[in-house]
Amino acid sequence: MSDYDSQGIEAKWQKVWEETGAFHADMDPARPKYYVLEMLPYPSGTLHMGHMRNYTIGDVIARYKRMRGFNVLHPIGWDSFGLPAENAAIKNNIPPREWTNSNIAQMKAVCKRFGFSYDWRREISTCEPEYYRWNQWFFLRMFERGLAYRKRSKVNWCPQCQTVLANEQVVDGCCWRHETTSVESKELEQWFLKITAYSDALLDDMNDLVGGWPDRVLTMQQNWIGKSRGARVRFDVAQMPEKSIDVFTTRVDTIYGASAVILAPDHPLLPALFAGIPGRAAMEAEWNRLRQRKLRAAELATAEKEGFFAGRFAVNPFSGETLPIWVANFVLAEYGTGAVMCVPAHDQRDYEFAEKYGLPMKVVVQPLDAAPLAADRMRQASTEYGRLVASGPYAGLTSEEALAKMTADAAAKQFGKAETTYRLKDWGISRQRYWGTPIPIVYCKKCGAVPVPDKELPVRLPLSIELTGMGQSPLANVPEFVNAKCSKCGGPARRETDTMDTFVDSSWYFYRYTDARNEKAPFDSKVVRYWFPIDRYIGGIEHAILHLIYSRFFTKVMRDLGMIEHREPVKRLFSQGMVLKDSRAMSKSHGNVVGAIDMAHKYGCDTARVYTLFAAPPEKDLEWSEQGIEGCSRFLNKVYRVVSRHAGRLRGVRAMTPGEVDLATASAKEKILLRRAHQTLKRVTNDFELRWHFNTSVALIMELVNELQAQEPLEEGMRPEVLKKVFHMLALMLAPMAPHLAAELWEMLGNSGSLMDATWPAYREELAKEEQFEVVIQINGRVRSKILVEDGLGEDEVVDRARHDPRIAPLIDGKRVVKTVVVPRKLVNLVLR
RNA sequence: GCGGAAGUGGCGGAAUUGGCAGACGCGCCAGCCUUAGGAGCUGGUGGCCGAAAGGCCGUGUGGGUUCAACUCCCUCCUUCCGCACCA
Repeated sequence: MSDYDSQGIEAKWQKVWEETGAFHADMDPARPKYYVLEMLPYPSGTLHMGHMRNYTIGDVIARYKRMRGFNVLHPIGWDSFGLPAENAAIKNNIPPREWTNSNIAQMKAVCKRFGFSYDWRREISTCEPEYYRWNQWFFLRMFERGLAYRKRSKVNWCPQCQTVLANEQVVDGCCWRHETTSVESKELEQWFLKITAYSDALLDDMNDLVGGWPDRVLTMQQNWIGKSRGARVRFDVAQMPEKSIDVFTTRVDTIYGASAVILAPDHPLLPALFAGIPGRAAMEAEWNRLRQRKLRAAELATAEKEGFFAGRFAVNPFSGETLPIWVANFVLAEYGTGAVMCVPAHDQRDYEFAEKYGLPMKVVVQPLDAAPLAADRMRQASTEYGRLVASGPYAGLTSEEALAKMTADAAAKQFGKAETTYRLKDWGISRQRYWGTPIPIVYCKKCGAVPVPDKELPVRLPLSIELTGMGQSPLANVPEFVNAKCSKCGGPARRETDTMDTFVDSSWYFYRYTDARNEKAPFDSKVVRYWFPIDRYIGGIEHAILHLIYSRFFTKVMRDLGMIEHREPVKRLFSQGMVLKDSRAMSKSHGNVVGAIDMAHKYGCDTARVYTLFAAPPEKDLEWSEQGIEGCSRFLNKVYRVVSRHAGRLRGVRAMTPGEVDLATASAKEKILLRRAHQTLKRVTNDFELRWHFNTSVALIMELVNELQAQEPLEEGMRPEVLKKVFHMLALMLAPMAPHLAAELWEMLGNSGSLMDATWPAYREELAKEEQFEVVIQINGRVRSKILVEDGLGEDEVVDRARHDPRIAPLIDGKRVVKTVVVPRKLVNLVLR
């Protein structure tokens, strides 16, 4: 008997799978499909156990579903555009494509070393023109529909890098590479995708995702979209007949309590207001101070509210009251109208501001079922709905009634209207970067921004190029790229030199997997109809907003283009926990990375896989423990030893089918093992189908193996065909989690066919059933004794035995049992007074 | 501040529907085997009292519902994550 040689076994079966195309899946309308996907990885070059946990979870499900007869699509690819390739290129003087492809090759080798059951024929890499041409194609379709447009917009600019930063690259107001350099704001022409056209669809269709997506992801998306219903109300500026200020409010019912109108420091009307005002110079100094002061995000909410009187007045259109116009730092230019009405009694921010600057406070909404409010006794704003007072003709209405009536009246009198605002902004996709998808637009002096015709796609990214990391997009320095021809007038044109945000690449990649080599279209709708939606999408919570909202947006656009029929791409989203080392997420910068390939070499990939499954349920963070993985290594060794010890004897024997098992004639040992095997199978099946708690599945299989070991010598009192059946069940249950070892055991037991073709076994209830149950006897809810009871014994009989139990009888002697609770097969509780 | 998740032995975690808290694994202790063990096997391992039988306590805190609560309800505390002056 030889030892468990994980390296040899794993290499052997990986070769077999590769040669037989074991994981290839093609559309087959006759079979039910299952699409399981892990989020598109960025090819950074290294794979650590955090990545492997993600892929292992997906692989376990893919392999299990195959055993259940599903046609399983399980693809992988690379999110291969992006800034790190450019930075590496600058630092090491390697072309980005070379750097990227060598990383991909390394990572692919690690994935293969872990035996993940990917259909490699469908592999994609987003930096290849065969892929990114379809990014361009989608951009053009959106351009045609007005969903891609160009406008001037503020961008983040790092003066040290001399380049634009994505929002994600701004950390606490500073450049991610220069942590002490404040990011500046700069105006540039940018391309945007009109995701806001789908705000309501993105929000409403979330109803279909409830139950399938984690609540917190849905909540985060809902907050991100930030829909808010209210009213826009126009305040005229006193003595400036042609000027007015629009205010957005969700509480128009409190408008009689307004004591000022407050503008954001960047409000466009301010220069006009200041014109011709006495004391203007001092005011502008104050104004500049507020505008200059950049706050870090974390400070914003707690920062001291500051402002000043702008020297002008506005007229409350409901009351006719004249209100001072102020400017304050807490009003955001980007949200709503950039101006608010200040109602100190009914808004906490306004309360704080009014208190500091001595603005009057007026209660206009009284609570319905609490003591009436008095302005001079309030310590904070009251934001509850209630009944209106001191509100002219609206006094006496409830807030709900007033909201409707006042909004309608404002519309009728043409100084306001109902309005819904969103926090969601259009998606700026222009990046002044080289390593990304070229935006398929040329600029012609005569015709303006002109789309590149479909037949000229792809607009190829030039590959030999000098990168400095400074200034504008490096593409601007490549004349062969920049100089183009206008497709409208044929005249000379300048090509767009910005590239697309890489989130565009990952917004639709999972459609491409279904038809990855299609040269005529992004995909064939027929094929997508078969495979979609994704049944299980597995990834980290860090993508809860960006990727998962962008890809929902793309799906909706594709639906409007008539390419697909479904509304949502992902039926069920699973967000797995991180792998931690020393309580921190694994990362190069923390220096706490546990390399996947190192684990495969040291223990074998089956052990590494089993450990990541066993150490914690998949949705929880997992603290890496070298001792923990040792334990799993011991377990797989034990499995191998137990089976191989008997395999020779069992090779030629036919495994007994469950139907042939006759419990009446089975030996005690056979009964124990059959029962344990079927109980294990029942609970593992349940874990796989309903709970996804693979940690308990592993624990159950460990118990089965412990039982096998406890029954040694197994050949005594055990028919070989029964033992073989138990071993089969063991191998099949291990197959999704430790596939190489399982395949080896399967072969050792003399099976000629591949384990890949085996189906998940069915447990037999009558074999899983115990003949006896341990019943707990409680007195007043406290355990006092335990008895063994045969299955099928009547309730009265069980209670009778409980009362006569030698430990129980003296305790109830002479006492009155006022109540008896019986839970069949579990417990008897005798309640004494 | 708002929203979400979670608090169980020395550690990771289990308890599927309100029914024996601590499965399984790690670590630790003892023993067997061994020339040897960072191999393998067997047993023990929440705390307190007790020689033992057994008893009491115990799932972040305090209360409640129940024959019975890690589980349900209320209070408070702590940690992690997300959002962050969104009018």
